[in-house]
Amino acid sequence: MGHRVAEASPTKRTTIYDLAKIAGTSASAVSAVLNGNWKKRRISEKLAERIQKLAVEQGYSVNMQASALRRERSRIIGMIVPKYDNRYFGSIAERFEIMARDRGLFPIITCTQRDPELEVQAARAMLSYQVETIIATGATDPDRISEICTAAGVRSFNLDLPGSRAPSVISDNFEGARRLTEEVLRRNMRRFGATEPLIFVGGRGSDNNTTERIRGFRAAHEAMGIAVRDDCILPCGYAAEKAEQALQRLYDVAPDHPRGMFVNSTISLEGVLRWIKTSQPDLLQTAAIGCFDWDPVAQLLSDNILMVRQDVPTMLDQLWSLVAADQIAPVLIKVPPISAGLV
Amino acid sequence: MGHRVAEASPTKRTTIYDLAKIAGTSASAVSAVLNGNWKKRRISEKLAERIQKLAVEQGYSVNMQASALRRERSRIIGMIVPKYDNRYFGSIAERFEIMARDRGLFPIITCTQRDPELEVQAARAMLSYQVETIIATGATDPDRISEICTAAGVRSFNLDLPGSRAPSVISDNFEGARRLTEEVLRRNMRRFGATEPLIFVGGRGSDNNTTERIRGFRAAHEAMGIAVRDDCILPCGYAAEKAEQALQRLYDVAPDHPRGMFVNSTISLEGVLRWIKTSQPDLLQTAAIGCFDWDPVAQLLSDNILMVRQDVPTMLDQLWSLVAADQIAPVLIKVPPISAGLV
DNA sequence: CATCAATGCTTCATCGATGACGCATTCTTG
DNA sequence: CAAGAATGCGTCATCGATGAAGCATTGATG
Repeated sequence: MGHRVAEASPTKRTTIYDLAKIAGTSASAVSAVLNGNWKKRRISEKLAERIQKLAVEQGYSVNMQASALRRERSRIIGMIVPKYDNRYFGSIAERFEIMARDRGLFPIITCTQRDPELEVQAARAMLSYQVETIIATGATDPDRISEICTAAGVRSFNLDLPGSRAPSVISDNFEGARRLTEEVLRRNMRRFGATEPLIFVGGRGSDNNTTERIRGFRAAHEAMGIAVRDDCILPCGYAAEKAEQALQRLYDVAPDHPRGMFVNSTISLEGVLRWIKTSQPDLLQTAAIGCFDWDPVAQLLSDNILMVRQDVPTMLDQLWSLVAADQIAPVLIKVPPISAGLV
Repeated sequence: MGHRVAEASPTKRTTIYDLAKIAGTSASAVSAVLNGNWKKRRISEKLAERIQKLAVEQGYSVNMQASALRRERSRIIGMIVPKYDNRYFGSIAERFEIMARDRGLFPIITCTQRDPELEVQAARAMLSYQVETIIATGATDPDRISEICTAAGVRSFNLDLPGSRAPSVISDNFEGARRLTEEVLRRNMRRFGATEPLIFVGGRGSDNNTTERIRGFRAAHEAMGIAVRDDCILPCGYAAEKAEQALQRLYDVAPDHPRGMFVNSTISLEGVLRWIKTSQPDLLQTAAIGCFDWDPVAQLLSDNILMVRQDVPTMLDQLWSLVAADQIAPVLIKVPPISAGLV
């Protein structure tokens, strides 16, 4: 029994064996008391109180590693996000953590820099630490992550970008983009008398969100009888510099390009605004820009920037309901974004 | 030995016992091979290769909970951050994760909403999961966290906001604020001919960063012979709305308030800009604003917004050198911020 | 060829927590 | 008052990984 000599080292953590020795009971009783199972285990209220008091005095806290090992249940839920450089993923992370804690889970979030290799590594690391669930947010290769999880017997879910091997919650990108495009085109027409198409900037041609948004972008143009200019569709990646360079390149080869734009994220918007500032400083006085993403400061920059805000609270509610329902089969839930800036 | 029957459940994880059985060796040998200790343990190259191949085939991955329990070493490093709603903490989190992984550690970051109670809860949760180190970033009550860690025999460090019970790495707030204030005052003088003092908005009067910045703010005024208006020092908290309300209140009681400002974070700047937009739309044409924080979009809003960028790479380098040196005694390292927007 | 060393692996206790099982007591009930 | 039920708690195997100690073999040495 005496697994431990009294006061071995001052930094040694207190265990249930220490408490048991002090209380003159068994580790089993201490365990039962401290994990709340003592009524079922028919431990007397007197002993329970004594042990609880002792635990507080001694600053005891469970070793979750040991507990998880024994219970085969870690209570850890992992989330993978691409970046922390924008409000969207930031609010997803913050809210996810709160919701996880409310549910008695321990959230661990990791940021994988939009790098598919890192995503895989991060997922493997999480699995090693025995996560029970992984949420892949905006993953470059969601199906790869699902596969790895499935092989380890761990549930996975996709958020923001859909996959085919796990349930997914995403924004309604087509409809959101269609309405945003329509609104921008309409404003450019009304306010500036322009009937040009828009430029599409940012995102990756390979990801579902971007292709859906381009589809919505095209649909809105078509509905208004405006021909899309294919050379003005620039899914150049998410980095700000990429957007800046893409616009510069477009300008070099086609100085007659349209002025209005559809920008695919705030981080791309950053590059777009930089390009505007250096190359077309008066652009925002003559054309509106739509952004499929939301940033409060960008919102203040000009009335001619229209922003669509993805509905993070609803998306996470939906996600958690899938988690709670232990949904395994791949479903696709589309959440309409909030058209905050739209009239 | 036979801890497990073959193929109990398809979701059951492969263990070293499974591999040992298949390979016809002992779990001990498997363990040694897979954790790289096999040379020391005099395992033949042949067996090692066979086991490694098998591990890959079977999709084996260590159970870090079990490993950590046995080794008494989790390789987990925890970080607590207040919010994910700004570039500063976002870049700290991103970079911290990368650096932790480079060092073979498993980073877990959690966001505590500037709530001291949540900070404590989060620290306790991390300790339960056996973190080896906790970095308290921008903590409301850093010493409380240090105490809890010390009691558990775990190292702690402070970042961004200093504490008295653990080593701290922070920005040189006094000097940074002094120079920013000086620059804003000078610009207001040169460009707008104004010799008014500035308004100080945002932050908490109770935190070290804010008091140091106010000290630098005062020092710069004094050096230029400008009297600070005490009613214009508004450490109203970090939330955007708080800044907006504080300015509104100031305007109500003192409509003669100065126009130039020192804003204590980008999130406060958001509120300031909102107030400007609704109440003083031409303010930025007649006064400059300094912001002790950096945001690329705000930077584009006006040339009259001067921003100081905290030097996250250097701060984290310093932090990791303390971690590597196993520094326990409280020291205070001040890193000069980068005056990006300053001329 | 006996002795000792080197090689290659297995055995087993352990990390801390958990809970099925079982053993004493005390309490009911006929 | 005996038999069974209820109460209260301890024993022990277990979760998966680890490494000190030990046990066979094979190789080297005089």
